[in-house]
Parts: sequence; C-alpha cells; structure tokens
Amino acid sequence: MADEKTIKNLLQAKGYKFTRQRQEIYDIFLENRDCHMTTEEVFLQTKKKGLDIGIATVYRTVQLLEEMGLITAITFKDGLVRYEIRDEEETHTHHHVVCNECNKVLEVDLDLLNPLEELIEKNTGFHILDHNLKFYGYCNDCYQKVKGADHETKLQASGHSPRRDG
Amino acid sequence: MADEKTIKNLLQAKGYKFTRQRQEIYDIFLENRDCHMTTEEVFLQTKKKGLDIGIATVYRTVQLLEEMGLITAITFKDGLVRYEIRDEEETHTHHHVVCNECNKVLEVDLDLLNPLEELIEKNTGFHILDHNLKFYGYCNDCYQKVKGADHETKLQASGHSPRRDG
DNA sequence: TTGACTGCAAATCATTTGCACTACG
DNA sequence: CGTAGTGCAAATGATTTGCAGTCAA
Repeated sequence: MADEKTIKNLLQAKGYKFTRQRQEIYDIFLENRDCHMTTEEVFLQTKKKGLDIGIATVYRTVQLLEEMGLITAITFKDGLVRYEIRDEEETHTHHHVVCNECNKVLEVDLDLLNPLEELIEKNTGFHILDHNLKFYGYCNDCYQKVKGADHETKLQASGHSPRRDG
Repeated sequence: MADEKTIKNLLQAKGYKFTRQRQEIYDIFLENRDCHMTTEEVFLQTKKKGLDIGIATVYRTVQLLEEMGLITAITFKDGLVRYEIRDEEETHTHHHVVCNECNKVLEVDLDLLNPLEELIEKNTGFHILDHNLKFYGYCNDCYQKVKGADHETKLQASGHSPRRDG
C-alpha cells in the first residue's frame, strides 16, 4: 500500500506535500488520456468541474507533474505548450501527426527510433534519453479544402495562423 | 538574372518589397549557417554589426522569411522559438540532438523518415508534408557532471532550467 | 506548530500591434 | 505618388513571482 503508485505516494516519496489541488489536477489528466491540453485548458477543466484552484497553482502543478515524469510537454506549431499523461512503456514509441490547418492531433505508435538512438550516440557522443517525433501536414478534411484554394498564393495580409515549429 | 534566387527576386516574385532591413536580416542567417537563433539573438546580431533595425521589424521579417520557406523555426525544451537557414534538399533528413543541460544543439543528417511518412499517410489519411525529429539527452561534457551529482534527487526549490518540450 | 502550498495581483518576458513616418516601385 | 514597410512605444498573452494567508505532516 505504501509503494502503490498514487500521486499521494509519488509526491510524498519525493518530499512534496499531497494536496487537494494536486490530486484534482492530476485527475484531470487521467480523465483526458487522449488530450493534449494547454495549462489554460487544464485550468478551464477545473472550473468546469466546479473546482476552486488558482491558475498560478495550475501552472505550478503542471510543472511539478512534468518534473516528476507523470505528464509530458509538447509544443506544436502554434507555439503553445501542451501536456498529456505519460505512459511509461509507450512513451518511446508514441509520436504525433498534426494538421497544419485545424491543429488536429493524431497519435501513432511505432517503434523505429530506438535502434536509431544507438547510432546517434555512437556518432555524437551524446547520451540520448528521449526523442520527439512529429509529422506535419493536412488531415483529410483540410486537405480537400486547401487543395481547391491553392491557386493565387496569398500576397500580403495572409492569415498566418499556424506558425512556430515544435 | 531576373530568376536568380536573391532575396530581392524572391521577395518581389511574391509581391513583397525589397528593403535594406530584409536584406540585412537575411544576410545574418546566411552568415550563421549552423546557428539556431532566437529573434532576440538575430536582433543582437544586427546591433553588433551596427545596423539600425527595430526589433519589431526583426520579428516581422523573421516571420516573413519563414513563410517564404527561407528559414525554419524550431523550438527546443527551453520554449523559445529559434530559426535557422533552410536548405531545400537537406531539410527532410535534418534532425537535432539537444543537450538537456547546456542546450547545445548538434545536427544529424539521416534519411529514415521518408518511407515512414507513406506508412503514416496510409494509416491516418493525413497528407504529410513535413516532419520534425529531435533527440534529447546529455552531451558528453554534461553527462560526466550529471552522472556524479545524481544522488539525493532535488527536493523542493530545484533549479528547473530546461522545461517545455519542442 | 511550521514550512510548504495556495491564491491573488502585480511583474515579467516574448511577441504583436496601432499609428505616424519613410521609402520602394 | 501611393502603399507596403518601418520604428517606436504601448498592448497583449502566456507564464512567473512576491507575499500574506492556509493547511498538510
């Protein structure tokens, strides 16, 4: 029971205190397994559930959970940091496919990078711990639209929605 | 001469005006082929060269250059957007290896994702245009240091330097 | 009891924008 | 000339932080 992996135990094992807020925020990640949420979105979830947590606490907790390895941060081209629950085993084979137009995110699970890491270690002298692979393009829906509107490339005041890389 | 790929021609071909500032900023990228610069850093380069360009213009120009495909944006775990010159041919096989400790960035050039994109397209219905692969770990120097200081994991006020993902 | 945790509001940092001015075409 | 581009300073948006009050251990 003491070594059961509840956030309570995990927090206490690292010398942190277990609080109502930390439990509630972690729950939100558990309840949203397939979502990539910004801190703001996590905060909105707490509101929706009628929980009373300040946004500063959400920021602090989300950082703490990431530091503890319970969630993972990702940044897509819109530049916002998003978080998702981290599955120990799956982590290394879990990649993202992102639509440049609507920002929809799909996940793919393929193991192809592990052997590669060895090669990189040999070539660079780096001690590789992790990797991060994202594919960008258009989802089927958006591709249909974009394909049509492709003549006469935008001139000046184009709506640059998706920008930064990730 | 008219179809030579100078920024002047490239800009004008897209209906943009050619200005001193745009030339000078693009030059900075040409002169810093192996660097991944934040907009701030590009701005500092202009200062160092005694050029007179406002930071807002640097932001605007860097976005323009990215939109035109002349430079590429990348975000590592520190959350800052960085840019580097884009080499048409190399782009698709150009990946980054980043040190979690000192943020040093190495580049590796390996073609292993192109065949994979087809597979992803088939499985997801996405129309893939690009991908982005980063490896994180410790460079040899930092690994030596970290290896030693590994007992007694940080308790509370730990210095969380590298954070967000990319 | 007491120091870690929280909430708020103010502060900070990167980036964007409004507007008057400048200069490319 | 007319409009896109520029520079400045103010505005914005995301995230962080100082501090006084709260609560877990």
